[in-house]
Amino acid sequence: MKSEEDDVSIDDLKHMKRVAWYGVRNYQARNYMRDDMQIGDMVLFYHSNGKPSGPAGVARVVSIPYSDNTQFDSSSPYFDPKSKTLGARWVMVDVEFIEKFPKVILRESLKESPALSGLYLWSRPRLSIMPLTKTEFETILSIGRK
DNA sequence: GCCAACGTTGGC
DNA sequence: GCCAACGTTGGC
Repeated sequence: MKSEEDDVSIDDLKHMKRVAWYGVRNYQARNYMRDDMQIGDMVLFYHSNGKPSGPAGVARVVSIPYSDNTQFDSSSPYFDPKSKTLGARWVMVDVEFIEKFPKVILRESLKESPALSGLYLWSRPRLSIMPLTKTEFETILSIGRK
């Protein structure tokens, strides 16, 4: 799951313990949250627009999907005038902090690993939420914990 | 701050 | 349903 470092960073998550993943306004990213996430699923927390950008730590899904009410708030940057209260268009899940890597993993480090050549990160660069295989997740985790 | 990639919108 | 115009993402 990608978050802009300036918006919610891994340190912010660590401090708050648990955050609602508001603001997803892309259908495919939403579908992954809505249809594929289960409570207890592990998450790589990725800093986008970071210095540098890359996986910064680990979180865990701790809620089922529910309505992201920033879509109904006309003062929010995530307001969506086309969304209706019944059958809300945009949903979110809550995630909790698990760990922070000693250093953000560099994208070039990810590229060096043959096991990570199939990451959606390469083929779908603008997708903010993407699935990982168990192997991919564990490979990245082992790089991050070095 | 630039800009390539790409998702969305809306006229037809 | 096509596709041009437009807006956004996100690495650099």
